[in-house]
Amino acid sequence: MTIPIINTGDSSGLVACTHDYQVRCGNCRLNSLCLPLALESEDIEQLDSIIQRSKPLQKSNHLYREGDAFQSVFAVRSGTLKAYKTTDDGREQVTGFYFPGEIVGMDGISNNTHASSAKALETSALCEIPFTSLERLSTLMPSLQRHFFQLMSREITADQQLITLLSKNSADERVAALLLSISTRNSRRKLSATHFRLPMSRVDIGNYLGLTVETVSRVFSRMQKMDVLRVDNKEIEILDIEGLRGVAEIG
Amino acid sequence: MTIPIINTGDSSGLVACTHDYQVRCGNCRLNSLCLPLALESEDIEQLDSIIQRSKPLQKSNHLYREGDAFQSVFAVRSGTLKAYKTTDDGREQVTGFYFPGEIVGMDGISNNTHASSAKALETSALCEIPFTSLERLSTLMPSLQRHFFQLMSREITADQQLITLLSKNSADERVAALLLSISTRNSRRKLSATHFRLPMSRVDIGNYLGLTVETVSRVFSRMQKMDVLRVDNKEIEILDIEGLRGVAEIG
DNA sequence: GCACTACCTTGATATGAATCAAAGCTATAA
DNA sequence: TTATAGCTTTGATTCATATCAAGGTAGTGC
Repeated sequence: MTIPIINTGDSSGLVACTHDYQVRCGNCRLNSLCLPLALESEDIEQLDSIIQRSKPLQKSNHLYREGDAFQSVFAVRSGTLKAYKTTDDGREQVTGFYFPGEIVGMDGISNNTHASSAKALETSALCEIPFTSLERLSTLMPSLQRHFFQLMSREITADQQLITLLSKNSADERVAALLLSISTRNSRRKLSATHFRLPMSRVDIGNYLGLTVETVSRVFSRMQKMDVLRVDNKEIEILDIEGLRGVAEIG
Repeated sequence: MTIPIINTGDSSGLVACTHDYQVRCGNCRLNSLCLPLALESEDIEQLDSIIQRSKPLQKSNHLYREGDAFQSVFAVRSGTLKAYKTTDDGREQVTGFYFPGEIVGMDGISNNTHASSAKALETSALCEIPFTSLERLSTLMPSLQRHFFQLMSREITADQQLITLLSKNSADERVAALLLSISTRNSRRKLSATHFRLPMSRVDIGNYLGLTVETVSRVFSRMQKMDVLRVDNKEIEILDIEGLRGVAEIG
């Protein structure tokens, strides 16, 4: 199976394109973040064989919707997704952003139904991992089982971080924490920790952090005035990362 | 191994005590909520054999603390626990309450370190499930593996519910949602859905819901004035469950 | 039984973020 | 290029909840 040439915010230009052309877990540069971590190379090949790589998901298209039958979890190879739930009165709640190397869709396991929707914020390439195959393989490969348990547990701790943030922190602290989280995730992927483009809108940020757009915008302005950030629309430069940590009050 | 006679809010009197005296998964009345669900009876016995039942945990004692090495997850057999994290500036964030039949400690899997602390809100009996044994057994019993994946996924969706609640809902809505959640969990355990004793303090409720004690107290007073609740300290009677659902705005 | 402590309630005031309002900016399509 | 629709910023005002303050209540141990 071949993958059409794509060009996303994450994979810049031709090198990445040829790279994406015939991705396998064994040569994927994200494999230290994603599932294959800690697998032997023959095991990686087995995992590789169950993974389906389909054509890229275009911006603002859905990967799945709340209520859809759960079949697979997905590893993000490039691009960004947001996960969100729709409340009974029709409002949206963004529950997470997913960057390359991260796994989306694990909340569908409990009921065999996706508990949230997932939508591409930019053109994104994904590895689909059919869950029944993953389960089968996990019984054969204890280290895969363990790794998947760990990924789910990490999702739980990430959600608990967010709960604390929403429950205890001011608008400035919340925005600072999100920027630091993106910064950390970028450096794990060997990208700049201080200079990046936000893939999501201010509305999405506010929604995720329990704030209105106006408040998010004001926080950005304030931080810019404090010379902690340089903000040019979605382009962010962290000028003073220690200052930002100070604002976030997170060790 | 024998279990001392205990008397908790959940197990009322002698019947429960003799019942608890020699608990096995096969005869535990919570086994439809907990791990053994969907296991064959010989499989249940195997699971039973790895579970350790120690003496009850007294009120306000810790089951584990944030940072402790992760060894086991725990099923609550009676009593109630709260899980909480301590923020860098020393404040507490309650991340969940755990009732009989529920599993606590899954957030420790990702780092082999407990990401939160767990403390008994009243004397509680627990089943300790050593995680390496659970992993080993899971590779042999696909339905156990699946069930544990589902339990973890359920923890994720529960956290996402809370995120939405904190991010979008008013004080009244949050408190109403918590009461309805406790009510639902009670009826799963064949207890009254409308009349129960809250095991946690107002401080804990407020902390969990991102509110101050004073606000929680005011919400209770307000709901009492609206004849939705009868509140007598920790004793709660839901007088109008539809009204409460109306307040919660949850379908 | 009494004292102590922790917990809970209620009132008055302050404040951070929401809401309302309007204008500027960006990107996409014709 | 202009039109258009969505996104972002900034300002003025409002409001829900926090904070401050004080008194009441329940449970525990001596």
